[in-house]
Amino acid sequence: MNATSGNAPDSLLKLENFLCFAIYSTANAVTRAYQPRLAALGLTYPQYLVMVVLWERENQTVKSIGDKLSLDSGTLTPLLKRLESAGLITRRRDTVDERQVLIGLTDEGRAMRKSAEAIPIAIGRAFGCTLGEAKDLRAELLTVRDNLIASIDDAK
Amino acid sequence: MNATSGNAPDSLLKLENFLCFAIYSTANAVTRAYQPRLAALGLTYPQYLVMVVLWERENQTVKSIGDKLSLDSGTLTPLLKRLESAGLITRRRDTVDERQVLIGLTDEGRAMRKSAEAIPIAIGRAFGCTLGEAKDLRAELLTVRDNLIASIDDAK
DNA sequence: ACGTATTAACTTGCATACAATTAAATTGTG
DNA sequence: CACAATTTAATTGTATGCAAGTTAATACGT
Repeated sequence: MNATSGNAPDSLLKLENFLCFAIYSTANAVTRAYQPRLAALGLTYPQYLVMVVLWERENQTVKSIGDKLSLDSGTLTPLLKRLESAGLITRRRDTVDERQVLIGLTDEGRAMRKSAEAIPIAIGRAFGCTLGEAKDLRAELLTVRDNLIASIDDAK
Repeated sequence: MNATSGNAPDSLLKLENFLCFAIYSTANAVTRAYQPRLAALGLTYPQYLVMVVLWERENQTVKSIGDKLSLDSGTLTPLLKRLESAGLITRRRDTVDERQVLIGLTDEGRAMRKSAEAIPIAIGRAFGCTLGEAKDLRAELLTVRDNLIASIDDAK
């Protein structure tokens, strides 16, 4: 915090100063924190996110799910095939636009929502912050995320 | 934000309310934002983090690097072997305690630091926030992360 | 000293992420 | 209408993350 430290070029190359590392290691911790609770449902964390998206609205295209989660078909296609094998979702070509694949829920997938409702509460406790703090932090992160994405797009 | 919405059980299962998803998708965006700059050095983002740790201090054990990055040897061992193949680091058994493997830098790995110094500046711009905002956000994230890790440990 | 517990790194298996490419369907344009 | 450009998924290849199990070395308790 002194005036000179900001001038040292190597002070920027320190792990403890990296916002990116705070984001990276927190994201890894999130996945590990979810794992024991999601294992009871037989889901991984990204699979859980896809289910959340589908519980909000059924019959979305792979593209639509990918836009919401910022994931491409290279990640989603195999993940969705696994959810289909698990009997939670359905995949069918859109008859109107055959480029698209519509993802729906099976009865089992729809029913899982009930068991999943306890998870956000438990995870919220694990975060150890108030709802207000969580909301602020979420908003700040989404701003940073969208700035990053814009900078990637600018470079193209 | 009204009084009744908090009572609706499904309001907790919405992606747009998830702090965890903000963390998750921002972390993915961080990796994508770093990728073009790190590609010039032939590094991935986790490899870059390992190099940063080694630029701070040479000859650390795999365990020491793992503690700093919150990664285990299952992730680090193959990553370190790739850095070794790339000619950036050295791996040798500690003669005093043969369980440990000491990771050092080659001349090439040490020299790469110079080229890497421009990266935090460019990424800092891409985040689109002030140094002060970044610092606050980092601190809040690390608190959340440590809370999450503590809750995982408690469950054991 | 001796047997047990612990520790460090490695290995295996599985599931992401993502860049790059491909294939098929649709859109846009002259 | 013809045909190039675009869009959507799927595929391929590489590199993580991490749980679980293995191996070798060291620390510990009696």
